[in-house]
Amino acid sequence: MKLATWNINSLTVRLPQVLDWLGANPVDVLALQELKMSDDKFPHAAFAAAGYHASCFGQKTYNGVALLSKTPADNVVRNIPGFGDDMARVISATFAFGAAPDAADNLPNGIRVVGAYFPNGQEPGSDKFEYKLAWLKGLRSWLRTELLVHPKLVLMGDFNITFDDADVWDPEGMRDQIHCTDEERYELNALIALGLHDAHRLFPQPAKSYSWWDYRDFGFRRNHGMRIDHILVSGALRPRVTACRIDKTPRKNERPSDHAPVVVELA
DNA sequence: ATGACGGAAGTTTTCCGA
Repeated sequence: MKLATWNINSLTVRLPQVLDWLGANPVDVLALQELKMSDDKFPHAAFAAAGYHASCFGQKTYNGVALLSKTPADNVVRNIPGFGDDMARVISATFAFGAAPDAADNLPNGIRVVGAYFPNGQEPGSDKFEYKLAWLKGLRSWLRTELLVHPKLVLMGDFNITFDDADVWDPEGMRDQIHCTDEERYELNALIALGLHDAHRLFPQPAKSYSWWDYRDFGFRRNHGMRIDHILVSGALRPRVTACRIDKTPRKNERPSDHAPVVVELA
């Protein structure tokens, strides 16, 4: 079973690249962020023709998330229950895998997938930064309960937060800057403390592995990037994780997204 | 200190992303 997340920075522009990528990487679930598209414009037919079900939570101009999947999505929930938000940032669903309930761990069959586009935050101290911190607390409060209801859970998406210096091409230059502040990293580690695990760090990874590179100043060519797109798996799933990789291939396309997909494999 | 690039809205510049 393969799950992936990709911030595509406009589905209008990137639809052909998403379809190409799915053709070459037929994952079971793909979480998309930054659709920048309202639901009435969502290309359901194109994904159906490619063999994918799609659940979308769009928004005009900014934000917007979706879950593409080979099997139908069950119990789709949009945004964070209990946290009022006028931005479309989260979509969750359960996906059944295999025919029978999972006898090995006596847990219900199926995996709960949460796809999320975390707020950017713009600049520490700004109103957008305060919104980011409030959103993170809202997410954590909700996930604590979700993990009890759905022990087999994956949280993946564009977190807009680095774990530490290893996730940043220029840690000194980015010290205390957005994506790298102590406040943001505290909240990220608080998610980990709920019983989630960073799939990327479960395995040896190439040095200077990043998931986002600035469009400006030849950021990708010079590997001036940050690892801000993450896949976190719950403790019940951790023993099943067999690989996690960042696919830099689509970043080499013409008119690429500034983010690369991250893929996790589960046995 | 500022802008670089790219997308969206929409018409000419401005906002935002990260």
